[in-house]
Amino acid sequence: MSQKPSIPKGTRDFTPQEMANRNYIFNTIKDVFRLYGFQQIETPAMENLSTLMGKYGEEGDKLLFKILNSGDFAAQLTDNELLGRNAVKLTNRISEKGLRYDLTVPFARFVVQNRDKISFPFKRYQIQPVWRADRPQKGRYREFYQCDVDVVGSDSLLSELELIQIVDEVYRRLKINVVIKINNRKILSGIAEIIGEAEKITDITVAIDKMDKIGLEKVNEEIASKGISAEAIEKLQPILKLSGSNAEKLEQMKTVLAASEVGLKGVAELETIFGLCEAMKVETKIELDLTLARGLNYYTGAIFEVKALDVQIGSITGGGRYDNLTGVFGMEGVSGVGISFGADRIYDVLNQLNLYPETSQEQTRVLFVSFGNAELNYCLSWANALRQQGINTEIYPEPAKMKKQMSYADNKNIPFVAIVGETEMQVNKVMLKNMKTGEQKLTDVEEIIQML
RNA sequence: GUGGUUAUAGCUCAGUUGGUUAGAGCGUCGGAUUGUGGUUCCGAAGGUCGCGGGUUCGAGCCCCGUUUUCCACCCCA
Repeated sequence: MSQKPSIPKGTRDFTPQEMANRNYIFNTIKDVFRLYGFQQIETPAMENLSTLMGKYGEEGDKLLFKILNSGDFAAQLTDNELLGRNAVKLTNRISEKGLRYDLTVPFARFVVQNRDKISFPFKRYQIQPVWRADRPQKGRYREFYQCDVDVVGSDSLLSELELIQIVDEVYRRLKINVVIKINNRKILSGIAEIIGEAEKITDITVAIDKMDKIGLEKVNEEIASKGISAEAIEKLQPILKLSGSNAEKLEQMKTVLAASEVGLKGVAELETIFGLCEAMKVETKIELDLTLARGLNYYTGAIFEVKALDVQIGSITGGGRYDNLTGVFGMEGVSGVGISFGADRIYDVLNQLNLYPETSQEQTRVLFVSFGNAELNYCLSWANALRQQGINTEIYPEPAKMKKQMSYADNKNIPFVAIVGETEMQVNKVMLKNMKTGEQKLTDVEEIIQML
């Protein structure tokens, strides 16, 4: 016949069944966001490249999907530019838009651009797809949804608390066992300061972030390969090997960081947050993890990451405090804190554990089936009456064979079928059949409405 | 971007050292059953073996390229 159609690498279609499951996730998350007074915004799928470029590091720039300029983009190019084969320069000349890479940077742009319409602190949530041109693998897609919640315009640690409470509530509702890992960028800065490698902070954090995966020795190797002195690495060891309860860890950190003002501030912040969580009886386990660094270098305070305990997959939620995100867009001094739920990974987790409530599949409550065109017409007003009562109702649109119509109901998991033939029409009733039990009885409109 | 892996019917997969006309289950459609689905029985349709090139008398099978799948690294939700 024809060649098979396909979709781009790392993207997916979602069937009605899958969408029912996904909406269960989105709705759960949304409900909790609203419960805390967050308001929804949306931003365009595409942003100007000038907004996106340079915000995610060199790696991020490579992973941006760029959109070719419309029209004859080649007309203005000089032969030199073409023959130079410089991908970066050429890109700048033929592309000025890109698909968003996350929701945080577009949000920062949004805040700066709409500051006249916003009152601070601004609590927003945003649930939209983002795109990354990296290679797909387990739990990693090129198009995926993020569910962001952020508070900007306040540096109160109560915001951190709220976000933790939201995480706690969302995963309780979804019935996923998780652990919240928490750290503080100020502590990491303090550490770099103490060991005398303040400017290598990024390299150090990227390396110790891998502690879980590659172990202490390899982390040390990687740090050494970045040109950090053996002496500094030696000083780092007690920190990497830190153990005990959260409180014990913090006590130890106080002595280690005694000479670092920033470091101590980070410790104090975490103490406050732990105290608040305890007072508010947050049930989810919260674990201080000094190896938690996270790649994004715009975090300045608390850093969060949530991992599922029963499924091996990357983090399913992450975020942190950023003091000056809007600064790059010319609006200084706005502090924000936010987290992002990775809907697609949550979806994978729920699929693996099969944790969907049964009702999420069922959509249509009753299907009208009929034997002829006269019966079909007769159904129309019945269906209307049911719909007015809020009952999801369908009419099989043609008088096909009974078997065909009944199978349709069966396949769609429709619990009730209203059968209409001549005899039913004569007495102004329908034969209502319960598809689970097989029972059926002659009923009129009022009766159906009551039964359903 | 690096390394490995995968691709056969709508879906899940068989297919012998390279040998005639590529199979099964599920699904779809039709029938057994002209007013009754989910069970059962019978039958049918459905394939450029991802795509392009090469080796060979002969390729689903071997070789090269390319795309795709999945996995690891980098990075990340």
